[in-house]
Amino acid sequence: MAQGVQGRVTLKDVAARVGISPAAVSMALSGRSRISAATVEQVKAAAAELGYVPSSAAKALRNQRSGVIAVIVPNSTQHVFGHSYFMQVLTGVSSAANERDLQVLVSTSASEASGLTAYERVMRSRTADGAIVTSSAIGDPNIERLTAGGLAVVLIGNYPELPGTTSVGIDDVAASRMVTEHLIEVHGKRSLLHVTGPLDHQTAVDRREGFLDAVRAHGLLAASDVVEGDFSERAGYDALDGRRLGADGFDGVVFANDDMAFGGLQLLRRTGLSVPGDVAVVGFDDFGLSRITDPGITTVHVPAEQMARLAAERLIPRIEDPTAAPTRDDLEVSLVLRESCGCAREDVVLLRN
Amino acid sequence: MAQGVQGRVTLKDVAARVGISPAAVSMALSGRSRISAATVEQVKAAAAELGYVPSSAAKALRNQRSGVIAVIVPNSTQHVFGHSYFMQVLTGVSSAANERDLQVLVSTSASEASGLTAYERVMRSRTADGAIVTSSAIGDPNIERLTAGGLAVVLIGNYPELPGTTSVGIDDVAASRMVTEHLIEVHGKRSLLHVTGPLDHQTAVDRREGFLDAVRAHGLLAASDVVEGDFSERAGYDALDGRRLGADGFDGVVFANDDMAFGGLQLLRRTGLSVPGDVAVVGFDDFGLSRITDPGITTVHVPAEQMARLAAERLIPRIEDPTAAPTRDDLEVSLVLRESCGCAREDVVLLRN
DNA sequence: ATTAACTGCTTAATCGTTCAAGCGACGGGA
DNA sequence: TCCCGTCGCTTGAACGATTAAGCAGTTAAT
Repeated sequence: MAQGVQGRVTLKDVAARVGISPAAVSMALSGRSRISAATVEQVKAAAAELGYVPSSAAKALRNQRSGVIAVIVPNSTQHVFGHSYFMQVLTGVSSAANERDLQVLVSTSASEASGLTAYERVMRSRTADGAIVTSSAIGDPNIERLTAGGLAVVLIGNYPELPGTTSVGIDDVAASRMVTEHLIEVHGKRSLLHVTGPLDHQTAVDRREGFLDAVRAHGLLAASDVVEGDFSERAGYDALDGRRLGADGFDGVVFANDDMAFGGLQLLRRTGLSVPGDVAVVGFDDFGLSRITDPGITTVHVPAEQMARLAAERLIPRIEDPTAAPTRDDLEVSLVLRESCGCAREDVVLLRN
Repeated sequence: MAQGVQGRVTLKDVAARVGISPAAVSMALSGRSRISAATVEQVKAAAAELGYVPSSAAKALRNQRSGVIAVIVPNSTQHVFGHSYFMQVLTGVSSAANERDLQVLVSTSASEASGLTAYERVMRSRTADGAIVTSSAIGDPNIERLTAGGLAVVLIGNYPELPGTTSVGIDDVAASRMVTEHLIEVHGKRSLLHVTGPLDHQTAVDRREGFLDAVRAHGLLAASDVVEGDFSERAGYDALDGRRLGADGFDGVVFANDDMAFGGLQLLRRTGLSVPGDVAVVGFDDFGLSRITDPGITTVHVPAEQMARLAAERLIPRIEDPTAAPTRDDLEVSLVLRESCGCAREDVVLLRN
């Protein structure tokens, strides 16, 4: 097998080898037409021998389908969401794509050169047949432009303002309520602080709402407070800096993600407060960090990889028919109990391997 | 701008709008031919108005160049190297690619279906013009098949057995010697254990060699030992399990990466040994984890993102001429001092933001 | 005045694949 | 014997872009 350095092997070469027309070779390989079994055999042998691999460009041009799906990360979120999240998304999309012989393109949408965003170019040039868009801000006009153009797009996250789009996510409100209630009901916390994400992201809004639901339901609204963060470690640190914490202040902090919780943990350690003794802490996401810290952070496990895989599975039929009725999937989350809330440390469990 | 749901806008449409031939439109947009300034203006206006974006498939077919570079992760390493490493690679490659209007394809090379690996298909089908291959095992035949086929490939890592290939990496031997000597010279450790990575990876072999160089140079070979790991957290844990550690055993452990060091830290904590008091620990990589743990792990910072960026920059000219003389780049590493070796904790520095 | 050179476009070929339509040859039915 | 159907392939067009070659028309040079 294998061809030398220079010429690519095309259908023509295989055809010449067998002594038939290129079209016949195409038919023999696709099996979509009436070709004798003997010829099919010969063609397959010749193709293998010459190392024939069809040109993806020619295929794409002819079929009007590239076999590529794009994973789009709006630049605004490049550092907002951590590396782990994105890797999980990539892993999920890749595994679904591989099963269907699709390639995965990563578009980090850098500059908005020439009026079109990088990912609008990717779509309109048909470099990709469809796209999975992660975590863009509320009201990002680019998403609507993509879907309005009839392109196959699936969003990861919640986009209540875009009812016509297909998306996959979790119920952030319920999850945030759940973790907040854990602090209240199981650990008896009475004065809670919530550190939000950037409030131009629906995720941050929803997690705040879940927090407020919980404190209201338990009559703790007056003793609680909310401060805006941006999902960064520093924001978590700064949010607690200078606050009354512990016995005569907040006895529990609900962070909208684990990065901020880790930042908060650092401030608490520096000020000499014990976690969970003086202040209980919970986070959100469970993308890796929360298991590593000391104490480990009690958090809500967000199944990012599964979300991404499902997003890819929802996307693929939409490539055939982008006008199909939109769907919405909510995945289950789970509470992961570690030490930062006051739950006992389970025996060390190695999760990685 | 923008076109409706259905038809893509092609050169023909722009041509019809302006009243000239498609060829003239192509020339006007590329600026590579003699076209009057007035016509160029009209063409640009029409193209913008219609929302014309050239078909990447047609372009690729005609130019014999797809404008895509592939980042290849051999499946054997999917879980060996952590998520962070791969993300840094992706970020580095993407930023270099974006500057040149290239797209980035991620190939995780799942199954070896039909005799060709997934990434050999990607290359031979010209889905990608070139590839960046990360961390494959020693003697992986696929790499040689790719480069021998005259395809543009740049490797990240060290491949002494493949002298004809272009690669970007670090000097693992020197780096490992450096961190080992830190334990010996600065902290006075006298009995060292080294936990290697999988020895079918050159990185693991080189780091072991650097360790051995250092202990030999200081006459500590007899008091030292080497045990094979696989870069996983569990391997680090298991490597220390049941060993004589502390006063009457090893007083320092050099792990070939941070994940294993973290595993080791967990065993040490469980056995009640203090780090660095009883046993000093160092790791390797600094991909994120080592900053989070408690104590923080003293480690060698590997500039993964820079390596990847440079790899992309080396790759791009090779796409034009894959037979160009191969190059080798070694990037600088640095020692990152944290607490696990016995160095004082610097004031908390928030590195993320 | 004649030729040469240049300008600004058009024509046509090409990249490699797919697929509808066509076309001999052969077999079966009437 | 004639006709029709089927088989197994070939022909040719198309996907959308690029580019070499060509060709009127104008300008410059001799």
